This record gives sequence, structure tokens and C-alpha cells, in this order.
Amino acid sequence: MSDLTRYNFKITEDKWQSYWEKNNFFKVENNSKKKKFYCLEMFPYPSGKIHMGHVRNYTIGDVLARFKSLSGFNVLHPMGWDSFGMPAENAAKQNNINPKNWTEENIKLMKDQLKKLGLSIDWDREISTCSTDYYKHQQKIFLELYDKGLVFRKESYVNWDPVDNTVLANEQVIDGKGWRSGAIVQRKKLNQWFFKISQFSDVLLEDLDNLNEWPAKVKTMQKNWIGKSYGCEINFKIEGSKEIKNIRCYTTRPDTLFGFSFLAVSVDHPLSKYYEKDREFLKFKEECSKTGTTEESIAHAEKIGFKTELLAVNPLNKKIKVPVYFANFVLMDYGFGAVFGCPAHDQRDFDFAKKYKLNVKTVVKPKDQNNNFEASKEAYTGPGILINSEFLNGLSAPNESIDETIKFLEKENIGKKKTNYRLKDWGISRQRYWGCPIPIAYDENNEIVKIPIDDLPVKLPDDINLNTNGNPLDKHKDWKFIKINGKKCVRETDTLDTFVDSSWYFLRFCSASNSSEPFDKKDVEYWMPVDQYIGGVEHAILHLLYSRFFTRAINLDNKKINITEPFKGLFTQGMVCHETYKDKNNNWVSPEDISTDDGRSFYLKGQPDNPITIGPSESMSKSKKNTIDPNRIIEIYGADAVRLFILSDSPPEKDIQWSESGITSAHKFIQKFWFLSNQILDLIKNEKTIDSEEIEIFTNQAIDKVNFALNKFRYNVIIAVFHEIYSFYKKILDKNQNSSNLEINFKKILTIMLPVIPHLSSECLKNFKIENKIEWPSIDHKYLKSDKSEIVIQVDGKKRGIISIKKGADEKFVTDNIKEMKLIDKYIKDKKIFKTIYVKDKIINFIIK
RNA sequence: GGGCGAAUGGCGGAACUGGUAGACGCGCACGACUCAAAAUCGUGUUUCGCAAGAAGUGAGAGUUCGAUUCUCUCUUCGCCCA
Repeated sequence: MSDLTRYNFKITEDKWQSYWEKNNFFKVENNSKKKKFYCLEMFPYPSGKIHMGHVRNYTIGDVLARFKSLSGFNVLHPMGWDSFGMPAENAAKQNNINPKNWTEENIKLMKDQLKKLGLSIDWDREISTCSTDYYKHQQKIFLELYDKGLVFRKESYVNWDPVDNTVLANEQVIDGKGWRSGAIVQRKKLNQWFFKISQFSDVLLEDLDNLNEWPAKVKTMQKNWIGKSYGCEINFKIEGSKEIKNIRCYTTRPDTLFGFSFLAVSVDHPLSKYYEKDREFLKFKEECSKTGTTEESIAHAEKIGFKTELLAVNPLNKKIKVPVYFANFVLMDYGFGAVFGCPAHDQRDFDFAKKYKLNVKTVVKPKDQNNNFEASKEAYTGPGILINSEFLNGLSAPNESIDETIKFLEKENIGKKKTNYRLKDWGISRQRYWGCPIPIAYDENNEIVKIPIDDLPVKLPDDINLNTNGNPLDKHKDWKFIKINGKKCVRETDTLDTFVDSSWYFLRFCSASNSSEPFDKKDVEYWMPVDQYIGGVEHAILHLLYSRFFTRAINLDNKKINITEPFKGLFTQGMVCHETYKDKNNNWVSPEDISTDDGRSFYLKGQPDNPITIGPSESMSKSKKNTIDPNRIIEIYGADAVRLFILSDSPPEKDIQWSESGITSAHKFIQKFWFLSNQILDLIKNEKTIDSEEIEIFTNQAIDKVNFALNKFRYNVIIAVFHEIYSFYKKILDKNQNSSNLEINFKKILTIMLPVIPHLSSECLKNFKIENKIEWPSIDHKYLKSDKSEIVIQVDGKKRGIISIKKGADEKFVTDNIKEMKLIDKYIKDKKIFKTIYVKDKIINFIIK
């Protein structure tokens, strides 16, 4: 007798997980005659607890990895830890422990949790970016890039917290104040390290076209981020100063030059040094420093200016002279730190001009307006025709007018055409302890000295006092002062941005155990590029762009690897959302703390007089208390149920709503299927009848649907097919007939379910005496469609009936058959058929009107 | 403000290149089992209508024999950039 007891997922899932582990089931070799498939999910930050976002990300990846593996590919599916970064440092500060211990402890916890999901990961290749085994190679790469001239040092502005004595990331600046100290953040100039990513602006942009397995959305975002623009640099003559005779500007709209009414420069512009003794200017500069450094904060801030006594001359009409301002909305990093203001055709300039009562002269009119058109309420930025612009009048803006203006400026030697990029060089210095040390020192003349290769890695010191202001490494005298070749040196105390760690980890996975080199050329040639990369869309720009930069940087001058694009396919999954709850005092409430008696109205657990209001479903976050702990759910329902549900309700690229009823229904399915499988096991012991065509057709079609859905990432459709499979085989069971092809087909079914619910499938397959050599079933195409087709009968495009007829029938045959049907007489009667449209095996449409 | 995308039952969603709209799940209703409940199983479930039938994929137009699918305008929402 078969096992008709309930499916004990705890025992079975444990059993298979340890079986896979003991047998090194997912260990992958670098040399194989099989075709390779590199499946990678973005590696996690080891916070100590997995969240539903991880569950979704890694389940999607695991389904693909298992599918490819069953399909005969040699699959690399590794996992690692993005383990440097601020949370460890903060936690260590709070609890007075070492970030290293905290991180390693978390990795242990999280690894156990991930293993409980039953992922097909080759743990032998596990890497952790905070281990010297990893970052020693990174330091080597850093020095190589330095030798290639891709690393440099320059002064740059940062958000400075004057209380904590530390640099803040943009997102740590809230309303102009430090998130921790609450102090007003200052802009401070610091010497910092940069990667010269701008050298690759053009190729990074152009090569986006080749990434045809990337979402268009991500490519657009990267394109906008790189922000290539064609414009013009113009040299303005300045009057009223002995020192400054010219100011150079960059503009994308030189054609609006006749609407020029002021010139604005950044407070950091070289011009500013002549105003350093001016108290009013210093006050203004300080005011500007409160604005912050992001483009967004500048855009939102009120436009303010400081008027100088200087005048700028309009190069197209030298009689026109306009005032020169310092302004808070001009960035030194963009263009030349100076812009010419044309209020009529730029909203920012318009706001500024209104505030300081400057001239607004309209020089472009929309095509359907007359020449008296005036941009009086807001700037007009659309296309049109040039007016009030002397020799430019009548040209169409923007294309024709821009070309013509540039031609003139070049001829007169006042300006020239220039391509500009929004993408800035990548600042990689972080004044923090918990990051990869920069392998650089400075000698007594403050000259840069590379740490010799033999002295690598530069290890982070363990004995560190984190409870100091500023960078703890800076205070660690033993570590900081060293000798290189007998010369006294001071170490660089900045550490690397953690985005550096994740910019090459996918290469490291190819040769995870190579201790002498970051990676082995042969391994990388075999595995790269990543065939499918899966992760959150929040990394659409920085992480992916930096990784694309890194592969090019590593390849520069000496082709170390055989690829330029690291990620052939990219998939960005949606977020996991949950309803939000608030109590009567407007406090967020966790879903675990609410109760209901009737399923309609809810109250705070144990407090029936404290009603709960249900808010919209939003992405799970600790602050809104709408998180669900995957651990708890796995405990209650099992990993297979969680995997099944997280894929079932929405297509993977869209957000998914977590629901209690959803996970219970997934759990019920697992139980139901277990009974079904066991009952079929019983049934196949009976005497066999002949092959059932019905089974053959259904099973082949089911496999076909699953194949299709797998290739298109329509994983929610796969789950729908699973339900169809259940109800079909339930009906077979009810017939209580063992067709001679039942067993073989049901085994195929179990196999195609394996990527999604590996534990249950493996257990069922084992009961069917299949344990090793499981292969993805092939399709017998003759069963995909029967020899009859259902033809829809339409009259005037409306569905009026359906007829089942042999395949490939011609129009006459179909019409003759339809004529015998009374159904159609009703609609056609004695009306004349004008025209008949017949699409073979699909549809026939009679037009009678 | 600019760019991109989305809108289908009470809800999540399905529909391959224009060809039976609503697969599958949730919820709900009814029924079976039960002293009863839970669990489980079965049936039904776009709307209006007793029915025949009609309408129907955010709104409005267009192309077409035929539009959820293609084109245009608009509305709302989301994301990114500003």
C-alpha cells in the first residue's frame, strides 16, 4: 500500500537538503564538454536575516538554474556575500563588538536560512567580500587600474557632518541635516580617489544597443544616466574686471543666445577667488553650501544669486551686455561651472530672472504662434521657429538653429561644438573603517606610493576603536604609519566604496578558490558572460554600470578576459508587498499583531477596542512593520510551499502581494499533490490497458506550456499549469484505469515540477524509482495538436458557433459542413453572403452586410 | 517639467505573430460528509436579463471582415530622471 499519510515537509525537505549536500549535488566543474550556463542572482548583504525579497530573487534564479541543469547544461549557480558596508560598522558601534565578528555571525545565520529554501547552489564557491581572500585580489586589481591611468586623486566636494566628523552619503542627508547627528551638513572639499569611468562614457552608451536580453527600461535608465548631449562651448568676454577677461560656458541651446539676460557661475568657479574677502559673498557661499550636492536637492532649492559688478558681452551682438551672478544652481562639476541664462526658454533661468527682475526676451515661438509670442508665465522649451534673433530668425528650433549658431560661433572663433556627458567620474573614497583598504601610501613629500605587491593584502586592523569621531583607521597609529623600502610613509586611510566589491564578484565566482590571482583566464573564458543575471531594479544604474565599466577597465591595454559585457541576460524582479496596518493612534502595526472575529473588521491583538485601519499594500519594510519573516513561513508551510506561492500570483517582473490565503493554498496544493502521486503509484500496479491518447496529449501540451513559460520568465503561468495538471490527473485517477503510458507520462510531469518544488518532486520521483539521471522530458510534437481543429464561426465578426473539423480543411469543406448546422441558418437565413474570410484551422467569418 | 511603462471580473492575474476575452488561483455562494465545526470533496461565479439575447478589456476616436493586442487624443497610476 502506498503512503496515504500527510506529507511531512519538514522531514522530507531536511532529508533532500542533506542528501544534496552530502553528495555535492550542485558542485560544478570548470571543465565540461557540456554547454555552460551561468545563472547569477545579485548577492545579498548579510544582515543576518533573509527577507521575502531574497526569497523571491533566489527562487526565480533557482528555478532557472535547475531547469537548465535538467536540460543538460553545466550550470554555475554560486552565492556570496556583499559583506562590507555601513550596517556592520553601526551595529558594531552600538553593541561594542567587532564588525568582522558581527558580519561572520550573520553570514552563518543567513546561509542556514538560504539552505532551508532548497537552493541548488554550489557552496564550494562561496565568497565574502570582507574576507582577505577576496579583497586582496581587489587591491591588486586597484593597482593594475592605477597603472593603466584609470585611478586618480582629486579634490572634490562631499557632504560633511561637522559633529560626527564624517562624510555622509547623499541618502544620509535628510533636509540638509545629518541623519545621525542632526547637524547642518556642510559641503567640504576633500582629496578623494576616483575611477575614470568617464573615459568609457561613449562605449558604455553605444554597447547598450547590443544588450538585447536586457529590459529596455534599464537600458533607457542607463542611457539617461550617461546623459550624452551635444552642445557648444562659448567663450564670453567679461568687462569690469582686471583679472578675468573671459568666462567659458557650456550650453545645449546656443541658438537661444539672443535671449541671453544673465551669466551664472558656480560659487566654486575660479572667479570666486577674487571675492573671498567680500563678506556678503562669503555669506552667500555658506547659504549655498546648505543646498547639498545632489542634482535633485539643487533643483528643489530656491534659486538664489549673488550679483557681481561684472558684465558679460553677448558674442552675437556686442552691444548687449548682461550682469554676471554667482548662483546656487550651477554645479562646478558640469560643463565649466558656468551657464548663460536664457529665461524665456529654460524654467530654471526663468525662475531666477523673475526673482531678480531680469529681462525675459523670447527668441523661440511655437510653430502655430505669431511673432509677438511671449513666454510670459513660464519658459517655452518646446520646438518652434526663431524670432527676435537677427540673422537666425526663421530657422526651425532646435536642430537647424543650433547647427547654424554653432557654425557662426566656430567661424568667429568664439565657441565650438562639444559633446558633454552627465556621467561623472566615480568617487570611490569612503572615510570609514569597514571597507576594503586602498593599497596606497604617501611619502614625506605627500607623493603617492603604491603598496608593493608582495605586501598585499593591506589588511584591516582588528584592534580598532570605533567610538571615535571620524574615520577610525585615521586614529590607528600603528596601522597608519609604515615604512616602504625604508622610507617613512603614511597609509591612505580611506576605504573603497562597496560598489567596487560588487563590480567584479561575478568574475571571482569562476575561480573562487584561486589564491594567487583574482581569477583564472581559462575559467573566465569558459563561464563568462553571466547568461542570466537576476536582481532588483534598484541596481539598474549604479551597480550594473560599474560592473560594465570594470570588465572594460580590466580589459584595457591587455585583453585579460574574452568579454566586454558581463551580463548577457538581465532580469529585474518586482518587490514583495503587503498590506499596511495602523492602530487608532496612527502607529504602524505588524500583521502578526492584529486579530479579527468576523474576517471583516480588525483590532489590535488583545485590545478589541483598538481598531485597525488597513492601508494600501506597499513594499515590505521594517519602518511600516509590514514584513513577513520567511523563516517563520518556512517553518509553518515548508520551503516548497513558499517557493510555489512566491512565483504564483504575479509575473516575476511585477510586484507581488503577500497574502496568508495565497501561502495556505500553496501549502494545500503540496499536500493534494502528494496524495495524487501516491494514488497514481498504486494505480500503475494494476493491469495495464492500451495507451491513452488523452494522457499523451495533455502531458505533451503541459510540458510545452511550461517550456514556453520558462523561456519567457512567465513563472506564474507555470504554477497555473501545475493546477491544470492536478485536475487532469485527478480525473484519470477517478477513472481507475492504468493505461500503459500512465507511468511514463506522470514521471515526466514530476520532472517538470522539480525546478519549482524540488523536495516534493524528488520524493515523488524516488517513489517512482527515479533518483539519478533525471532529464528534462522532450516533447512529441505529434501530440501537441490533435488532427481536428476547432474552428470559430463568425457572422459579421461576431462569434456564432464553433465546429470541430479535420485539420487543414479547405474553405469549401468547412462551409459545406457549416451549412448542415441549423445554428448558422438562424443568423444567415436567406441573406446573401457578401464575403467569406477563412483562416485555416482557426476561424471562418461570413460577411452578410 | 521630461522619459519610460501600465490600466482586463469582488481581488491577483491569463490570452503565442490581430482570430472563442476572463486560463489558473484567491474570495464568495450553494451542495456532500459531520450531532456540529474545522478540514476535505463537488458545483457555480464578468455584468444586465426569467429567458432568448445584449453589453463588455481605463475614456474617446481610427485602421480592419475581426482589436485586450496596431495608430492617435485624453484620464489615472507607477517607475526613473529633473
